Formats: sequence, C-alpha cells, structure tokens
Amino acid sequence: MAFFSVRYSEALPIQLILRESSMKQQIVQILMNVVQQLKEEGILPEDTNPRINVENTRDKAHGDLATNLAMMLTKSAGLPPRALAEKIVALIEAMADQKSVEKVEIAGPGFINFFVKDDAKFAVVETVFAQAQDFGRCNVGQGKSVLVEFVSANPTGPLHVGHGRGAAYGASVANLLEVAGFEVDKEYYVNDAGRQMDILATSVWLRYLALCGEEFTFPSNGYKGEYIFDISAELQREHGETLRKPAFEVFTGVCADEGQTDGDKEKHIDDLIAKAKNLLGAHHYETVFSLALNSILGDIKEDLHGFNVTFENWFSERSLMETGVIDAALEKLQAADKVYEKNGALWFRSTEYGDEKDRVVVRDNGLKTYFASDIAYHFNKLERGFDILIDVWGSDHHGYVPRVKAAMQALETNPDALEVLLVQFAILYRGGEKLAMSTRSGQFVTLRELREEVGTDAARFFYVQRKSEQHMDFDLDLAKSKSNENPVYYIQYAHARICSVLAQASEKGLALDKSAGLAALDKLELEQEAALAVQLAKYPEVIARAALAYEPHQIAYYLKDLAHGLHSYYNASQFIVEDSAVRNARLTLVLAVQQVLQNGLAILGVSAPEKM
RNA sequence: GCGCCCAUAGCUCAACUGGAUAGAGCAUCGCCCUUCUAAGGCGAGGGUUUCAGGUUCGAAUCCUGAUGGGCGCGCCA
Repeated sequence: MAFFSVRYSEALPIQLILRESSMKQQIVQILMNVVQQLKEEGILPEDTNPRINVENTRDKAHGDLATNLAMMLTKSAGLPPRALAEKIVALIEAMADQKSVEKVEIAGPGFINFFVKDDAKFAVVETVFAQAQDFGRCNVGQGKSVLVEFVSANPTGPLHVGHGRGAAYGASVANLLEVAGFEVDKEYYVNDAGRQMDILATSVWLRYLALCGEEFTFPSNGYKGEYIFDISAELQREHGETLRKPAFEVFTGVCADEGQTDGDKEKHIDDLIAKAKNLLGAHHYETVFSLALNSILGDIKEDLHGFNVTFENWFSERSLMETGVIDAALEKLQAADKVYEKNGALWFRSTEYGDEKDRVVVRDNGLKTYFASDIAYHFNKLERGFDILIDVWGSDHHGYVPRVKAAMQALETNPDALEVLLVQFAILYRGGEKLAMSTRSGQFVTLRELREEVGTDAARFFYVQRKSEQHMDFDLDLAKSKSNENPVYYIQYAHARICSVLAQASEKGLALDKSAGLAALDKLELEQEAALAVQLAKYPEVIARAALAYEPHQIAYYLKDLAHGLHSYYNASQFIVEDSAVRNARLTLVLAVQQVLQNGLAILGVSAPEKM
C-alpha cells in the first residue's frame, strides 16, 4: 500500500554515516577499494555497485568483523563465493594501510572475517572521553527538523497506563532522534474543543451543584471519576455559589437518561450541556470550562514532568479554530475540488488517494469533525517548516492513517513527510492476574499510580524495552521488585558499581590517573576487557540504527549487554590493584563504560544512580 | 465479510533488517562472597522459529495460502 511507504531512513546505508575513525568504517573503505580494483581487473562488470555490508560477528571464532561481499558478488563475478573471497583477501593483504587488522580469514560459505588488533580495539576508550556525553552522536539526521507529537490524550481525565507507553516511547524516540542529529520539537496536541470537553465542563458543573446542595441524579454519560469532585470543589472555593442554579431548572425539558422511559444517554447529556451553556451564559460557562481544562491539563503536565517527559509545545485544537486554520484548510480543499456535498454534509474525496471511503469533514449540523481539525493541524505542522512529522498513536487508530495521508496529498504536501508510529497497549499484570481496565467506569490504573508503585525509572524502562508495535505484558510485580529479576536495576547497578569502585580508589589514595590509564591501555589483556571495548565501539552504530528505525528498545538491549560485560569483568578481575599502570588502565576502561551507560540511560529517560 | 498488526525456549522478549551453530532474562539444576556492592558472576538443560508451499548460494526475516490472537471498519473523539 502506498501509504506505508518507504521509510525515510532506508535510503541511508548505515556504514556511510558512522565516524570515519570506527573500525567498521575503515573496513568498508578497504572493501570499496577492493571492489574498484576488481572492476579494473575485469572480474566485476563496471556497473556493479554493491552495498558493502560489514557486520559485527556473533562468534569470537569468526573474528571481530565480517563481510558477506564475496557471496553477494558471486553472481556478477561468475565465480564461486570462496574463490572470489580468496581474490578479495589477496587484494586486501596487498594493501598498505591496515595496521589495525591482525588477520583476515575466509570461512563458512564465503564470509571474510577480520580480526582486529587490540590497540585498535581499545582506541575507542579515548574517543569516549574526547566526546563524553556526545559520544554516540551522529549526523544521520543531517539537521532536518522533526516534530514528534505524542501522548495527546484528551484533557478529560488523568493519564492512564495506556498513555504511559506512548509517553515513554515518544520521549525516547525524540531523545534518540536528537542524538542522531535531528532538530527535534516535542508537541502535545490538546483536544480542548469538541463535545467531550463540553461533557467534562458540564460534569464538573453538575458535581458543583451537588456540592452546593442541589439534589438530582448524575447523568450516566457524564464523567464520574473522583477527580471531577476535586475540580468542582475548587470551583466552589473560587466562585462560592455564584454559579449555582436550581436543579429543577437545569433538568426541566431535558431528555430522559438511559434506563428511564424513552431515555437516551447521548441526548440526555447533550441537553444538559445546552442547559449549562444557557443558564450560565457564555462567560460563566467559559469559567467552568477553562477551570476544568486547566485543572486537568495542569495535572497531566505535572504527571508527565514526574515521568521525565517534557514538551516544547502544547498545541491547542481550539487555537486552530480561532485562528481560522481549519477554514483555510477546508477552503484549500474546496478550491482543489477535493470536497463535495452529500446528504447535507461536506465530504473529502479520500478514496482518490486510496482510502476505503470518503470522509465527512463538516457534518450536516454544521459542526466540523475531528478529522477536519486533524487535516488543518497536520497542514499547520508542515507550514511551521518541519521536514518530518512523527505522530505516535495508539495502534487502535491505525485505520486513521490513510485518510490523514490522503488529506496531506490533497493539500499538495508530501504524505511521506508524515511517519505514524503505532504503539500497542500494554496489558498490566499484578500477582499473575490480568488487570481489567475500563475507562468508562473510571476503573483504570493511572500513570501516577504506576509511577508511585514502580517508580519512574522502572516504568520508563519497561515501556520501551519492547518493540512499540509488539503487544506487551507489563508485570507490575516484576517492575517494582528491587531484585535480580529486574533488568532496570541490573543496568543501574553496573553504573553504581563503577562509581563505587572509582570512589574507593580515591579513598585509598589511588585515584584514577586518566592520562596514565590511556597510555597503559596495552596492559589490558583479559578477554572481558577486549569484549568491553568492542561493545563500547558498537554504541554509535546502535544509536544510528535505533534512531532510523525509531526503536529505542535497541538501546535497552544494548545497555543490558554492556552492563553484562561490566559485571562479568568485575567478577573476573580486581580493578584496584598494586600495579599502577594496570590499575589506571582498568579504571580508565571502566570509566568509559560509565560514560556510555550514562549516555544510553539518558536517551531512555532513566537515571544513572551513583549508589544503590 | 474487508483491512492492518502480531505469532520465536515452560514464561516475557531479542535477533545488526536476507547470513555462519536462532540469543538474553525469568523459572529449573550445579558451582562462586575472610577480595573494589552477590541488585553480581560461571556452567547445564530447554527450539521442526504456529502450519504448508514458494523465491536463492542462504529464510525466524521476502512471497502465497491456512490456523490462532489483537485492533480497526461512525456525519464519535
């Protein structure tokens, strides 16, 4: 389907964006020269232009890096893979400058394996220090501006755990893109217009009336959560009884509620909204409305702040209406003949762009639909000059993607500028039991409860350790367990351990001398040390790959691996030893690990504690 | 009914986007604390990658079909 088009990222081969100093980049360079020579020798046709693929080996027996080049070119060269591989290796060995390669081997079906010299492996330690918190940054983003819109929950109640995953994911993706060289803005779209908000305002007002002493039955379709009472109480504190109206007056002429004769809960609440507006008058209604909105929005902001999630912009849907952006967008569609009237409503011809059916933008009662706002909103985003738009949505909205892209096309903007990232809902478990969640009844676990129960660090980490489109089981008991079962602490513990070791070295008067350590890196001979260095060198590549795929979970896995490397090293050898060269070298290596742990955890919004 | 997403060890999930013997954690079993934090380490067992075909040097990954699960198909937001 055209809508799920090629990702922006796929155009960029990963090797080309890595730092030139990386070992992998050096090998790529060598292989590019080899291909050139093979062409000159007539072994390869002039027009072959292979994507050079150098990967990290999984098995130490296969060296450090490997390429499948010989197998890929076997057809165009007309040679069996291993025969071609031998030619390639011969060319490599004839080359002058590869001091960092220990040896090259052909293995298996035709892989060419590179063994890297130790000093080349440990060179990364110096790079880590030189770049410090910037280690891992790359320029795959090329300074392109991105607007990441996420959470955007309706301000009709507190955030629940379903929003939590979107918040954690969106924030991590934004951090990731920033590190990968994009100019990133984070935005929350506030649905502060529309019927749901009127229901909220009316619910607050009715609870307020009850507080004032009025007696009536609360509408079945009103918002019933506890927080409504709090807002009503605030309303009463600030305005006393000035907004009070007698209940009989409010309810006369209102359609019966569900459960009563001729009852209709939708009609009932709509009539009550009309009554509220009528009896209060525009000014007082606005007072109730904005108090409700600001109260909930304030709560959401505070909640997200505690979750380590911040936004540059809180974009108001109402502002779209007030500034005429929606009308302008609709007029533009009209001028292009992309809308038509039918049954008293205005329809957008989204089928022209592959959508299943045309969509209503203005209802027969004259009200614009949510979709109309969304068309205008996305148009506005592009008008603000962003190169790339990222929307993080709950996967239940996936059917909505084609129509938004259709609208972008109709407005003559590039639909591929929009990347919709879908997030599956998390299913919560406690004590092995699935927690039933129902927004309607107000029976849901809020994000705030989750934060209080498991803590921000664990919650942030748990949410992003899975691919976003994967269904996820969120085990509350596991997340809050401060034990070896919890992967968050495993990583944080590695960081704290390093801090502790460095502190103890200082206490013993053996504080790390970094330059001495860097000079003595050749003293590092343990396999755990080489493994750690290789792991450190992988970090920039992990960032680039994760950013281009919008997959922060790759960072989570990387950090688990790095932490494992550290713990393994810790158990295998003593860092604070007599020999000062060895000691400084080891502490230096470990300090570099500390830096990378910090950098990675920062992307995930998880703290790096010095003590645990 | 149509569309989208998903299916990998007993459980929860990875797999560098088509590469070598599919890897981690938990759970199970066996070791390692008078040594810088055992919230740790080392090792063992555990797999026809849901099933059936296809594409090629090579498939968990791509294509087709089947099965099972989630979601969507409003002049709601």
